[in-house]
Amino acid sequence: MPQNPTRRSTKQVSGEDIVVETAWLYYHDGLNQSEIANRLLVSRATVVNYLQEARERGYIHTKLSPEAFNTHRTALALRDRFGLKAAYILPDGTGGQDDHASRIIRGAADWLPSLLEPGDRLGVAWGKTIYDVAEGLEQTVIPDLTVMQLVGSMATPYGFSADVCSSNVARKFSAKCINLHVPAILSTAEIAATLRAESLIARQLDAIRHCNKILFAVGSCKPDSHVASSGVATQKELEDYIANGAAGVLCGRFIDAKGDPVSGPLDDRMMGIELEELRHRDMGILVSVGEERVPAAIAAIRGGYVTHVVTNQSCAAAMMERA
Amino acid sequence: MPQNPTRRSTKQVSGEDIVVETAWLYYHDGLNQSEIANRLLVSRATVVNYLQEARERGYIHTKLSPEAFNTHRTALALRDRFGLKAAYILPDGTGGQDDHASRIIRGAADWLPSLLEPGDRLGVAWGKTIYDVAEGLEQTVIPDLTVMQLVGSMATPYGFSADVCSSNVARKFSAKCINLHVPAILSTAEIAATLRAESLIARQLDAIRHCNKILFAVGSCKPDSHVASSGVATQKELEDYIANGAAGVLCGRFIDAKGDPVSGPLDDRMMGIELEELRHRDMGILVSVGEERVPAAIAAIRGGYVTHVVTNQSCAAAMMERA
DNA sequence: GGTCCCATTTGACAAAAGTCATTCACTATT
DNA sequence: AATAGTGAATGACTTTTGTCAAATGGGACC
Repeated sequence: MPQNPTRRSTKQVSGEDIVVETAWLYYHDGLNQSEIANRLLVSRATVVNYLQEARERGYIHTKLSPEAFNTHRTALALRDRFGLKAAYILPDGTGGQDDHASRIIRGAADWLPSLLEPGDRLGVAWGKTIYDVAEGLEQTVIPDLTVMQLVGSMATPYGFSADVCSSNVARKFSAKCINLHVPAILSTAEIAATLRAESLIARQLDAIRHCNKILFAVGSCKPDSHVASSGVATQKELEDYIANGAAGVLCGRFIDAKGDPVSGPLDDRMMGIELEELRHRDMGILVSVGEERVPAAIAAIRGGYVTHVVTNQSCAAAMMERA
Repeated sequence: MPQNPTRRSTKQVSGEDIVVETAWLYYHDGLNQSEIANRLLVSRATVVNYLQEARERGYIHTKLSPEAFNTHRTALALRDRFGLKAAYILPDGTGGQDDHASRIIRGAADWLPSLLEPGDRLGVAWGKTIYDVAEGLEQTVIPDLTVMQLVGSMATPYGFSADVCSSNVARKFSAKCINLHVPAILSTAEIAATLRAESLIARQLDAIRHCNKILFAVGSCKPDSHVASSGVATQKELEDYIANGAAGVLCGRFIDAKGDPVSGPLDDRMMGIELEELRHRDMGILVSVGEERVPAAIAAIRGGYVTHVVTNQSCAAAMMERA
C-alpha cells in the first residue's frame, strides 16, 4: 500500500515469496548461498534463514528412492533366491533390535504407497509390526482403495488389534475400510460357526476373500510369540502346534516349514481369512522384523504367500543362509 | 557364478549396500558425515564419496513441494482476484526471457502430475510452451489416463506440432493417446467440412469433446505470434481478427478481451476443438509465459477457460495490475 | 613370489553452510 | 516527539561439507 520503502520492508513487501525464491535458487538451480545472497541483495546469513524457513514450512522434500533399496546386491540376491517380485532391504541399524525394527518399519511405510494403485483391495493383518507401519505411513491419497481387516479383533493391552491396524492404514490412504466386527478367537467352534453364518459377518468374511494385495508380518513360533502373549493361544495350545511342526504364524494361522497349514485346536475357533485364501494373491507384502522370525519368513515365502519382502540386511543374509 | 570382480575386499563384501547405508544415515537419520564415518569405520572423505555415488545413482530425490508455489502471497492473491482454483507462481528468474520461461515450464512440469488422476481425459493444446512442458515432465505412471490432441497438426519447422505435444505428454504418463490426424488449417471451409464428416475424424473430434481437463497456453495477438509465424494464419488474416477485437489465441481460436470468440476468416477452415467446448471443464490449466501474453491470459481467464494458472511473479503482478 | 595396474581410500586443505549475539528499521504507545 | 518493543537482518565465528593429489592394497599376470 504505502510506497515500497527500499529498506528492510522491501523484503517485507515481497513477503514470504522471497523464501520460495531462495529455495528455488538453492534446490532447483543449484546456486550456493553466497550466490543467492548476491542476487537477492541480502546477507548470506539471511539466505540461511530463508532456507531454514522453507524447510520448516515443509517446502522441501528429500527422500531416498525405492530403487536404492531394491536394486542393490542383497536385494536382488534375495529376490532371485526366493523367486520374489521384489525385495526391499534396509541397512542394518547400529543400535539394538529397536533400531533395526524402526528402520524396517520406516522402509515399509515409505515403500507401501508405491506398491498400491487405485482400485486395489488391500488386506491388512495385525500385530505390532503392522501397527507401526501404519503409524509411519505418510498421508497419501490413493483413489478408490479399499482396506480390509483380515482377522478378527482381539483385546490386547497393546493397542495393535487387527481393527486398529486396518483402520489406521485406511485413514492414511483416505481409503474405504471394511472391518471385521468379531473377536479373533472364540471359546468354542460352535460359537465361531454360528457367527460365521451370521449374514453381516458372512458378508464381511466374503469381502476379505476378494482382496488382491495383502500386507502382513509373520510371527515366530516361540513361547513368547504374540500369538501367545496377546491371548489368542494359550501356552499349551501353542505347544500343540509346535509339536505338529508349526514354524510360524501368519494372520493367526500356523504354518509348517514348507508353508503348509498346521492343524490344531484353535483352527475352528478362529475368525478370519484362511491360509488357502492368502496364497497366490497379486501381491503379498511381508514385513519381517527380527532374526528370530527368519524361519517363519522362509516358511511363508515357500508357502506362496509372499511376493514382496521388506526386511533388513542381516535378516536377508540369514534367510539366504538358512534356505 | 564368477565372483564379482570385487575391489577392496572387506568393504566390498557389503558391496554397494554401503552406499545405501550411508545415504540412509545421512538423509533419513540426519547424521553428519563425521558421525557416519565413525560408525562405518571409514574416513569422512569416503563418506563424501558414497554420498556422491548415491546422488549419481539417483537414490536421492529432492523437490520443492507444490505448496511452496501456490500458498504464498502472490499465488493466493492471483487466485482470489480471478476466482481460480489455484495459481502456481514461480519466482522470476534473474536472467532474461529464457530464464523466466524455463522456470515456468519446469514449474508446470513439476505440478502437472499432481493435478491429474486416474481416469482423467486430458486435452492438450499445442505450441512451444506446451511442447517444452511435455519435455520437462518426469516419467510418471498415471493409470487409466487418456491424452487427447485438441487441434489439428500443422507443418511447423519447430517440431512442436499439436500431435507431437499430445504424444509426448502421453508418453511421459504412460497414457493412452488419441491423436487427431488432420491438418490444423485447410485451404477452404468446404474441405474442412468434408473432413469433419469423415467418420474416423468425426469420432476423434467427438472424443476430444469429452475430455475433463485441458492443458494449454495462450498466444498474444501480435503480428509475431505463433499463429502467424507457424503458418496457421497469414498476416492479413491476423489483422482481420485484431480489427475485430481479438486479444489472444487459444487452441488456434481467437478471443476478445472478455474471452468471447472473435469470428473471422479462419474459423471454418480450422480443425480442432471449438471455444465453447473448452469452457467450464473440470480443470483448465493455463501455462502463461511472458508479459506480452498477459492480456491474452486475462482474456482466457475471463472467458471461463481457466481454473489453474502457472506463471511467474512478474506476470502475476502484471495480471493483477491490468485487470 | 614379484611386479604392475587401477580403483578405492585417505589426509590436508578449501569452500560452503550453520550459529548466535548484536544491530537496525519500523511500529505502537504515551 | 520521544521511547520502548519487535522481529528481521547482519557480521564474525564455528562446524560441516567438498576437493584433490597422493597413498594404499587387492588381484592379475608373468
